[in-house]
Amino acid sequence: MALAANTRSEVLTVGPLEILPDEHLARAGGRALMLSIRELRLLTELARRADRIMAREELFRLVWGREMRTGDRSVDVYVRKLRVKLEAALPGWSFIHTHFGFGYRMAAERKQHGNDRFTTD
Amino acid sequence: MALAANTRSEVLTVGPLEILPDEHLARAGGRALMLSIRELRLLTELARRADRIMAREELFRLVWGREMRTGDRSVDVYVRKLRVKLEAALPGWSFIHTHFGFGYRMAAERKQHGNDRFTTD
DNA sequence: ACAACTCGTTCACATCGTCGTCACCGGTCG
DNA sequence: CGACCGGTGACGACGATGTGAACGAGTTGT
Repeated sequence: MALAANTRSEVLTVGPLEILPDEHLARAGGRALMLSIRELRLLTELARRADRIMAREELFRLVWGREMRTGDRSVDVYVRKLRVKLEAALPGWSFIHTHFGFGYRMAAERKQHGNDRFTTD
Repeated sequence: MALAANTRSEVLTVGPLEILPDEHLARAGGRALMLSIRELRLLTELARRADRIMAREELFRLVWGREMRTGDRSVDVYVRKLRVKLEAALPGWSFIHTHFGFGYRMAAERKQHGNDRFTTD
């Protein structure tokens, strides 16, 4: 595998989640997630800016490669698709957090702990 | 263990499946699988890169030794032939996983885990 | 040489996955 | 409370993949 050692093999880690954009693959606990192209790219862009709030428009630009039309709900829909698959793969964790009026933020957080409503690991 | 291409007695193991390219042989539970040349080579190339997604074009290049014409379905057809024989040899396991839009990924996975449509392993 | 067989390739059709969109519902904030 | 904003399930169109079968070339057995 004589790949250039520089930009290849990017690996993004968000808690127990592992994303390998160059492999078109995301893993959780050694298991590969079955994600579509859009889903993986959205997950990748979110993970690249973990802990930061990303506006829908910015996400759309990064993933779809064009400007988002006002009223387009694609990002919301794909966020949901990702949430469903991530929940199936890693029950008890949540990764994509809504910031009302602003957008989404990626961060690995455990669920059902009364004291973590205002903190992130 | 990354094996050099010319290593003698290369043995590939993917779960309960054992592949001996130099012997032109694949085994499952001590029993030899009846595979044709193409089938064995395809299985071998897939197994050499287990857990990684391989594009059809790459597989075709490795197995057929020439460039794949657009629209050529040979890889698909042989993936099916392998799946049928692997299923017959090892019921309850699946090895060749489709990644829509990208290609195939080799990994030993047990079936009938009830409800995990979103992960493999 | 002939028949029977295996293999590789290609085709046509069936089935499935993905994407974008919509409508409706529930939650959030002023 | 009322106006938005986000969550959610469903749908149709399209393209990708699954699948069975036909075909011809090559091989083996007689």
